[in-house]
Amino acid sequence: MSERTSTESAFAPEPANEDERPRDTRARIQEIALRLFTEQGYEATSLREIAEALGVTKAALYYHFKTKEDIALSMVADRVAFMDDLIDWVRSQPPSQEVRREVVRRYADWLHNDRQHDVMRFMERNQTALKDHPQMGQMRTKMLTLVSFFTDPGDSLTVRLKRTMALFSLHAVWFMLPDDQVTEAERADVSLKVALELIDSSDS
Amino acid sequence: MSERTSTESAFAPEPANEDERPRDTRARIQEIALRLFTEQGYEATSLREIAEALGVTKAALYYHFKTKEDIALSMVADRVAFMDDLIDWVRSQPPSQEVRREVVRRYADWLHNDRQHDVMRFMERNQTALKDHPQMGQMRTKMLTLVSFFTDPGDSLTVRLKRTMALFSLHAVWFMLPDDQVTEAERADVSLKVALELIDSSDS
DNA sequence: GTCTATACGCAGATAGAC
DNA sequence: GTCTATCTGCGTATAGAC
Repeated sequence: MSERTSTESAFAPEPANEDERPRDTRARIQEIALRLFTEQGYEATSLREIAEALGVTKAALYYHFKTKEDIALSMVADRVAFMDDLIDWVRSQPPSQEVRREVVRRYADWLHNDRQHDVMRFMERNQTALKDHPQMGQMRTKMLTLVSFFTDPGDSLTVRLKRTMALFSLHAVWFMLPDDQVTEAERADVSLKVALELIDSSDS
Repeated sequence: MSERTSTESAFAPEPANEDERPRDTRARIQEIALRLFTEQGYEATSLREIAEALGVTKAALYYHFKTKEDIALSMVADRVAFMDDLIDWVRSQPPSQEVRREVVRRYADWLHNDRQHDVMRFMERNQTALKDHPQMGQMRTKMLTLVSFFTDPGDSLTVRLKRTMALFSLHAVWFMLPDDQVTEAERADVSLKVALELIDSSDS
């Protein structure tokens, strides 16, 4: 699930790979749709635009996806599965501060992996548009469930907010630090550092 | 504060009957549109829906607003003006940590005031939909400008992220703490406390 | 200030040929 | 797997009566 599109394959015009010959149209649809949905919004992006950017007609899209919504949801699936797995893992562990730190690390690893932050941006920006669908609607709940493990019953509201912000800092780094001043590796680095500080924070 | 209609026209325009009979349809349109735009998204909300919720027809809306976009922008105006004012104020002050703290306080005050967080939610959720319009497009820039005052040239990336998160915590508190467990006053309180901690943070 | 009626276009989606 | 052609409906917006 990590190695999908190696970005450094820009030099190889030949498909030296094993299988993918037509470069999997389905994947290309997802790629283009993800970009357009994120840039313009889900509702504002028409199937015509996606088809034109891909160089095919609208009808062709319907061979690969049943509806427009399916295109969006196909990209959300991974994230839903990841959240469920992570929540299951936490539940299987004895509560401890180290488990919390490990949750932050796993969340950060997954987020920085591949291009998951692109999918995240898409989901953040289109939460209202897709909120009717069960898979999307439950994401907020899953997020709240996850952060609920970050605090103990007696913790103050201040601690709760700060520890909640731990996961948040992992997201914020992608749109609050200007793109041209910091590399992706630096983003991953600094956001994890701040997140771990926040998860370990207590009343001051 | 958010009283646009009464900028300085407090002189009774019509003596006999109070203008409050039709309850200012324009304001009611804004009120309903804000709710629907936030809940469903700007693109997903049609003028028909707004008109029906208001109990009038689509055509009636066009007497009060020239286009659908105008309805949205009419609600953004206040926030744009506030950000400009705040940036101007910072520029007029000699740089100091106390000025930074004051920025956080003013930002928080304004946000918790009235129903500005409703407008904020609307803007956050529809930034992509309205990003083409200059007023909306400049909001990200204004935000980055404001946080640029939070750090000194020599500050580490860690400090920059943490201080940036100060403003962020003021927003996050509204959707990351479940509604039924905390009052609005508590939200305002705790988020300001955390924000001030973050603005004062340094390398650890 | 609100209505009815209507123009006009583009949206999502399907059928069936190749 | 992709095409052309087409259906159906709803979107924004306008004209003009009351």
